[in-house]
Amino acid sequence: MKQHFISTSIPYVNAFPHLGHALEFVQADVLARHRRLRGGDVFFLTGTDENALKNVQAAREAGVAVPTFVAERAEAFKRLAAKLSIANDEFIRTTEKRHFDGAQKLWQSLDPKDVYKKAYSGIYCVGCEEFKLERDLISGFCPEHPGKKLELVEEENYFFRLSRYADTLRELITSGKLAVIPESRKNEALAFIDQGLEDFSISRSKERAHGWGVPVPGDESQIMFVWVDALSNYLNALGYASDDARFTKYWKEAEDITHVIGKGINRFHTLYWPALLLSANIRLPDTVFVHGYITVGGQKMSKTIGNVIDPFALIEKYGTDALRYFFARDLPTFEDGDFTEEKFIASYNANLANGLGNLVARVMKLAETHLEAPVVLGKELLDEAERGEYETHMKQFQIQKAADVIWGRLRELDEYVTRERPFEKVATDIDGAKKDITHLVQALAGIAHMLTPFLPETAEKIKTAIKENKKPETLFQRI
RNA sequence: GCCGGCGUAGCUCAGUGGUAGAGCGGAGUCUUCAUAAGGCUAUGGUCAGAGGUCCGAUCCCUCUCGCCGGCACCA
Repeated sequence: MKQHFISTSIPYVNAFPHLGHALEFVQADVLARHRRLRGGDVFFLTGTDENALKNVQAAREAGVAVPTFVAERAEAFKRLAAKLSIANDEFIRTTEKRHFDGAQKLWQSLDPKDVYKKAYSGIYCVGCEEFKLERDLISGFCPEHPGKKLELVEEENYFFRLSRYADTLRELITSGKLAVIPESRKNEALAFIDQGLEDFSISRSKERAHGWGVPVPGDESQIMFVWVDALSNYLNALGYASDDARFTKYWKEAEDITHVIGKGINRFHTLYWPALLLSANIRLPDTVFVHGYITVGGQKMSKTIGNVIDPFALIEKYGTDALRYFFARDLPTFEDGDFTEEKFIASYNANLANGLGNLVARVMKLAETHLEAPVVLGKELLDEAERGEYETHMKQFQIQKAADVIWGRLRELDEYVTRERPFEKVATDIDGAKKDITHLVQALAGIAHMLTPFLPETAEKIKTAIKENKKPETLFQRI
């Protein structure tokens, strides 16, 4: 069996999950479920990034101990995954021991030539607790903390010789050995390289990190830069630290490794991460799938604007598959997409209630009434349903286009019913009518099969209805 | 500022060097198996603007206007 590794990125837990996190979960889940459907042995990973300094700051603001704070948020992300029917195999938290061990092992595996200590000096904002760049300042002050005096801080950090990997990375990305999808993100990554790759800091002082994070092996005064430890989560969940058999199976020997990420962290996954792996002589991922962000009524989702959409509320109101449908079909797979509840409802009614739900009802009612026994389905039939355009799109990560194929089939079946009129034929030509209905049920089974990665619960309901030769309960109630 | 992209029917978007396409919404119509669902038809666009290349441009080139994205720690 062919092994695949698929991951989501691991979100910061400084806030509760929003609609964007849900989108990424679902996209990765669609890919994972599709590969399983095709017989692949998939390890699907998600988790949380808990070592970021932002988490420490957020916890302090909330007046809660940091471990308690991050645990609470991690739970929320786990709950979201469950609510969205995400079929992940593991959920890794970067505060777990296996992660610390793995992050440190990765550090120690880096080519010693690539790690060096250097004094770094910069303008430090005590309010933000981060270094600022000259160009980010507004008349000499931090935009977030206008009154606060900025300090010139100098300290020694470890650096990673990223510059050394520029040519190798360019070659990997250009050739597609490291596929960055879509093309525009690939070009962006190449542009980063062309602009010149500078070595980057991979640690910070323990004080500055408030002692929160993964200690640098052999140097107690330093904490690993959060991105270095965070990226290693992909390895650590598989037991990289303990050289687990799973690590060999799903990473080293995997046929395919895919990271699903948001556009904001393209650079880390297409440049920093491969470079670190190259340095540590570890097998590279094959594909980085980069999605866009969700806007709300054309505006960026933000706490300040107060338009952050809570995925839990939507699921509660409309159901898991309704939201999964929206992500897969109504949002462009790689570009930014817009959410409004009006559009969501319009699409729900048109495509789930009237489109899918109604077709299942009309076909299964005909079957229930006129067929004595459930329609027998061969495996070939289901495989057949998956070939062609649908499969082509799925292989190219074109989630929306693959979903379009399914809804095109639904339309064809509605046309078929209208054209052949089996409901009328039953009176004059019962055999012909039965043939039509059988055909419809078989086609429906094919649709259910294709639907499995997208709307797993609904697909299951349709399969059950076919197996029992019974019209199911209303799948999607009109709103 | 630099780099890149986009501007096509009311909305979301495909598309091609040879007199424009889909889905949704709206209109009309047929139908009743179905979740007042479904089918069909018509309507709907000087393909942002100007100039150029060409027998011919929405598609290639130049410029203008407008919008958006990336530019080192944001899903």
